[in-house]
Amino acid sequence: MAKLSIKDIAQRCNTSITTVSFVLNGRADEKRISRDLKEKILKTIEDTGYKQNQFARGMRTGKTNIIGLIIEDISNVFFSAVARIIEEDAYKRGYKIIYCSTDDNTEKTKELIKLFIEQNLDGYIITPPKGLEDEIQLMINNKIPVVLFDRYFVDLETDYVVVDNFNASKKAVQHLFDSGFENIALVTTSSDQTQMVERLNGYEKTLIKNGKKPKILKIPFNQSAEENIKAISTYLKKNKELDAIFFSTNYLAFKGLEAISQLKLKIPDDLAVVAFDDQDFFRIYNPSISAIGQPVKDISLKLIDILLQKMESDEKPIEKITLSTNLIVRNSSIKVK
Amino acid sequence: MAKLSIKDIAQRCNTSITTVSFVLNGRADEKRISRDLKEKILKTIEDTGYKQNQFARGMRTGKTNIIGLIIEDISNVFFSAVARIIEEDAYKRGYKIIYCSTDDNTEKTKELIKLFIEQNLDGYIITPPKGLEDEIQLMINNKIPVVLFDRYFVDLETDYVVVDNFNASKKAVQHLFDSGFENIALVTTSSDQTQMVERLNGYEKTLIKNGKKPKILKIPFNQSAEENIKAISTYLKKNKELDAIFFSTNYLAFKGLEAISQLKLKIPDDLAVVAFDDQDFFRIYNPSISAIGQPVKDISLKLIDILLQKMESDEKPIEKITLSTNLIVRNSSIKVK
DNA sequence: TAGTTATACTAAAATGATTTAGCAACAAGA
DNA sequence: TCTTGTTGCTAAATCATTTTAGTATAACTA
Repeated sequence: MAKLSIKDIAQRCNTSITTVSFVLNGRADEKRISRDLKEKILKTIEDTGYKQNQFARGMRTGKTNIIGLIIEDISNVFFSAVARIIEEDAYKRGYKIIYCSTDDNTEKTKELIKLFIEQNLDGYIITPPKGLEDEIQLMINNKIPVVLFDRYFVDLETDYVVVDNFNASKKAVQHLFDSGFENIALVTTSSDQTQMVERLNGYEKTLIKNGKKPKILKIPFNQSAEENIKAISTYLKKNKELDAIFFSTNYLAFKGLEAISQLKLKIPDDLAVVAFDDQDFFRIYNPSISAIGQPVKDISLKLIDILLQKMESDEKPIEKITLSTNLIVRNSSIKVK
Repeated sequence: MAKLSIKDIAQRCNTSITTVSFVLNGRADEKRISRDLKEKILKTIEDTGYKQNQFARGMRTGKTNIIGLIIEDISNVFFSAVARIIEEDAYKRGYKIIYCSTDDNTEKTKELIKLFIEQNLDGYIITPPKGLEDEIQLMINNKIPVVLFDRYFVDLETDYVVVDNFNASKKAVQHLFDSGFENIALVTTSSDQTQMVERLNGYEKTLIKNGKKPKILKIPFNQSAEENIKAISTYLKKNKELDAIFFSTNYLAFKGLEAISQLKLKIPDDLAVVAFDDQDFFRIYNPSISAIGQPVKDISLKLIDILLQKMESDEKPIEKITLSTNLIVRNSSIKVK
């Protein structure tokens, strides 16, 4: 079964390539192709199983029907959950997804974006690491549709979908105060990306408002898992007065739970815990862990929606979307008398 | 900055398109292009930032430099871990990855494969749901490089990478017997795919060898999370004599832990537990959960390796690779006196 | 009846690469 | 001097589409 081309279809129907092309692209009525001929062409396509050659098509139209998903780490539950929903929705609308993980590494991401752009993808969903302002701006200048998520650049006019990290953090910390905990530390990354800065600010503001001095442990990004645990463990040993910890990411909460477990501290009696990014694990863990749930589904659908709109019209006004989060209170942050 | 074509490069170098193309494809020496001209062309490409148009290239060569990754569920930790490693390695070797999740749904997967094939990808890595024999065979007949993983079809001559599910299962169950547990049940899916059948067989054989009657709970694939938990919970209540459970997948172990926790049973005193597919969660959970670890890295690298070899030569002999697993014994399966 | 308009189609250019087949110039050998 | 071989390059065909700028015929209008 040799590969069929539009030419073969045209021959079988005693018509021209042009006419077949019009029918193929749904322009039969607009181009006044008779109903009979249109039906005949459609039937021949059906019977022969002819498929358009995507290379030739792309060459003329410049379209690939592929979206680039450039995220921090596909193996992180939060991102893979987003990837799953985006994928589902994209396929329904006729798009495929190429993904890559950045590790939040600036140089690596620049390389990846260059690679993707060579491939002429139709649009991009990106969680940018720091220092990517120029690349993003360049894409915008070249009218390449881009939507950022999870974080954004303050002085860049881009579409983005993020959550209200500041208030999420505030809510979580205030909840700890309301539950009777008084010495609340923050464990976060040493990143200065918007999402992290906002989580930190929310924490600081709430501590000051409650008349307390912020206590912050910043974990560098390039440390190994063991070093993470060690750092948290050392910090806990040095600051015995702490009775609660707020973790700013799910993976730090993981490390923290390991450290707490190693130190044989009881949650919440010795130390209360709240984490950012909810997941099954926190519900099942014993005690169950309170967490801030991001609206993964809404984030994902918004992302695709904005991106597809942008791909259809580059006049679309810029949308900056901030979604609210959901504090899920579980046993790890409720005082037991 | 208008798009540059190979023609522009040729003009700037006072040479022909052909010559530039030869240099571009590393055939300069073979085609006896003089060192001077080659250098000049290379420099011009460098200076102008010219990039080959992938559509035009693909049109002639039929190559996309894209691999299709068709897996059960990108949001499942096992698969996203594999996706992560495959991605890393593929990019290093100049390939990009398009992914999609099948949900192990036969019809959906057929659709997806059709879609992918239209896109002319260079090769495929697939975890096939049942009933996909014909599609896979068709791909092989059409000389499309395919490697299966996680499961395979017994009567299909395909390359695949799987783990030794039978012996993994045997090891896990025998370990429970050796630790002094006597009434061991299996909780598995009602799937008849190779990996599940082998896990079940390993369990059954080991029970019979130890003079016990197998006790198996099969959970249908289309049930909701709540129904899963309910089913396990009901089963446990009905079979009070059980003192250990072996879960055949990570997600069933999750549901099981929830059920066990709801029934206020103590692990391992009331019920010992071993799960398939290790993950961070099991190490951190209290008590830590014994699990069978799949060699995720080896699986992923083998997959890419075989696929790329197949893409280079369709004469490559078929490789059927079975990797061994690693039983990680933790507190959930050790008797406390 | 001549001119206009609508209908139903099509020839050919263009997209940007790869590759086959072959040419011109010169050197070496007979 | 003629033949053969080597070096260094190139013209043109080809890949499968989309789209522009038409054409031919029929129908309608003044």
